[in-house]
Amino acid sequence: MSNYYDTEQALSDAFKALSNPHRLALFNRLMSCCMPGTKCDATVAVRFCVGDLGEGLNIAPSTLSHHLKELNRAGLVEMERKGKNVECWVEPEKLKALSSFFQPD
Amino acid sequence: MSNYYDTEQALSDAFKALSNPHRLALFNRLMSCCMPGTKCDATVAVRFCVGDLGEGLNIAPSTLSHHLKELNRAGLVEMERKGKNVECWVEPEKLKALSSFFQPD
DNA sequence: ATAATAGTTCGACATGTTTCGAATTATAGT
DNA sequence: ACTATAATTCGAAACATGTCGAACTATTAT
Repeated sequence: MSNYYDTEQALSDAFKALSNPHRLALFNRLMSCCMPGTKCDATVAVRFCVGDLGEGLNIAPSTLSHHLKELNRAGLVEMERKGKNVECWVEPEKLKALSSFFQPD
Repeated sequence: MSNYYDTEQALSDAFKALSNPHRLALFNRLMSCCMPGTKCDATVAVRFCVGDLGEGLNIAPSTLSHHLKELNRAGLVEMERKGKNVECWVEPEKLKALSSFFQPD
């Protein structure tokens, strides 16, 4: 029922994860699957593997891994091994939950 | 035009400000002026003075002052001296801007 | 089996953050 | 002028974070 981030601790953990410019860029890349200005209706989230997500960020693989782990621990990003790669995605309900913290539906 | 937080830097600064449990509590107190579950229509934001905002948080005045300053520097909270007190409030447009980062209107 | 590719874990170091108390400024009342 | 209340600034201590390279694990292909 989109009640993630219902405690203050869970919320501040989510914001902490987004407080780093590199992590925000990673999250943003996973989040923005639609054309700018349009409302995203995707029911299936876009997936990127770890390596592709870090493209252009100029950080070491170990640092990239660390950041994704933080986003995952904060409940913002899902991760799943797929062969040699690990795929990452954002559940649309999480976006809804965070959005409605600032403006209840 | 609700285009605050348009750069990644401004956004991550805002999230950093909300990443601390004490600051999130302060922001939340300023933010929630309406009954739970209802949509907030207030055109004039609620105001609290610094001291009242810190009530029940068990932090030193200097720490409280520091946190409010951070929220202000991140563009989340407005502050204005009013006699002996300093009043704090949240501009409703800021909430809208943050909300629409996660879910564009 | 060996090698190649994709990610993760670990330890270390530099940098930032949280917090406090003491000293300081701002304002209002006596 | 003096005092009381409200809030800020400063410096210091403890703790957390961001980053890297080296070593490691997982998976696939030869």
